[in-house]
Amino acid sequence: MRDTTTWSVMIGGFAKVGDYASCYATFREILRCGVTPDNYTLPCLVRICRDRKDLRMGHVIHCVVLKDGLHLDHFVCASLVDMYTKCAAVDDARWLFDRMLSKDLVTWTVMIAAYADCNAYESLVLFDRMREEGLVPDKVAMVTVVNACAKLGAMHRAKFVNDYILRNSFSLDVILGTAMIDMFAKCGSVEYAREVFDRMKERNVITWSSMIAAYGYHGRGKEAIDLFHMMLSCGMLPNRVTFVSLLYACSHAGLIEEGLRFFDSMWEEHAIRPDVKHYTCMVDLLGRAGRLDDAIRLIEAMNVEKDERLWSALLGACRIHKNMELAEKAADSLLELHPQNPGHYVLLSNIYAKAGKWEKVARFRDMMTQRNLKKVPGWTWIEVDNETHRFSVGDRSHPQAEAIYEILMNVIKKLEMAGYVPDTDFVLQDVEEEVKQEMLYTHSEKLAIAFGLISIPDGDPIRISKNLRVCGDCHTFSKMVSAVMRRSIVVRDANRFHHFREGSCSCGDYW
DNA sequence: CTAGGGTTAG
Repeated sequence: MRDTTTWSVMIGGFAKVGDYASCYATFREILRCGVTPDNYTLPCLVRICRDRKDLRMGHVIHCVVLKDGLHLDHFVCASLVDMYTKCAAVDDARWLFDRMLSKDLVTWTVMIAAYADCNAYESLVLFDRMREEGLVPDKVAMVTVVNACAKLGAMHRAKFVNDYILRNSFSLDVILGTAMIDMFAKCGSVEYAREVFDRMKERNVITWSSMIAAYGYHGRGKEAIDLFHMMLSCGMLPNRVTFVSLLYACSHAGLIEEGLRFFDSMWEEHAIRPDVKHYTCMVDLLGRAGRLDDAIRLIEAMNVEKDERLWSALLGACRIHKNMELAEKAADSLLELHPQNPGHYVLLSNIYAKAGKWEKVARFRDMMTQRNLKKVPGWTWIEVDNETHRFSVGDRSHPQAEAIYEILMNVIKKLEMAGYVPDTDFVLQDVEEEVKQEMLYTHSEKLAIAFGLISIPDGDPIRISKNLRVCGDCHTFSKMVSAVMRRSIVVRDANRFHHFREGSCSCGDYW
């Protein structure tokens, strides 16, 4: 008769050499023999389920745990919570988490990290609750919270977390520092991000890549390139992510020749083969510049598997340059690959609407209805006095709705006198022109900006975030507000940042 | 004898 320790050592040994099949087989044998697996064996198995995303086996183990009263053990439960979160079963993780009698720091951290990916507000709520319950966060917990702030783009929380880190003298190690660079950049301040970067004593390739990426999505291509050269002169080797960030920076800043040179240098000087992400950046770079023929030639010549986002990049370029013929080619590939993504239909309808082809717009709308696809609703949020306010189109649920609409209508009047003409092509619904205009006037971006105008002190930038790409009319509107109202506006959209100042945008209308 | 952390393409 073998005891639990013997089994445990065996499973641990198989896990160490990566022989997962034997781990599972041994586990089944344990159950057959009626032996209760111990608190060392179970986390070991659960971690295997996590790494292999094997939710089914994870459930089986969870049942064993419940049956044998092992749910009182920290290590077992923490590993299960972790396994569920990494298998995208956050609700299951939370269910178990809520039933744990005493949760240690690691368990809290796992749960906070889980929400950073799907509901970052909840992760900040949990962070507060954890501290209320007397737990003192360590460095790993701080990295997790920093990451949650980055995902959320919540600048006031970012500053609070930064203060907390300084107050408690956490040393800025390479991981914490890199996470903070990312946090500040994604909260809208590439300057704060750079300050952290400059303060760090140790930087690795991820640190450099994060900072280069930050310059890229803030539209500061030149700084991204400068930093890349600095990286090379420090003897740091770039990797494929560095190049994605660098090429992205070039494309979003319209640095065509530089981008082409870096793309060629990948293989020639750094022995890194471009993958589909690098090609996507190049299609975007060439496409935006109007070199659609070069873009499609590059696509046809590449011998890397083509994916959804590659074709999207081409389609986006067709939209900018109103190339209907190529748009249809891109659309065919796209709808063939991913007929279930409503975003593609919306982009296509936008393209056809812009070209005045209303019968095509109607056809795509019908296709969406038939396939039961709904446009993802747009949301814009803004932080005021440590609170987040969220708006949707035509939203009147805000307590200050009346004041918001009043200022918005006044601003629109002022802008119209300065030459603003609403572009109703961005309204896809088949409604009267007048209704279209009303919908456009109350887009979530505009409501949030109007609220910012009445609640954010003069001189401070109005920072808003949107879940989708900023709409073209709202982009024009924001530029004009920045000039006419003399307010700078920072918009984080689904792809990048726009800094509006004195009538122009950092993206150079190149987005 | 165990555990939790950072970058990237539309």
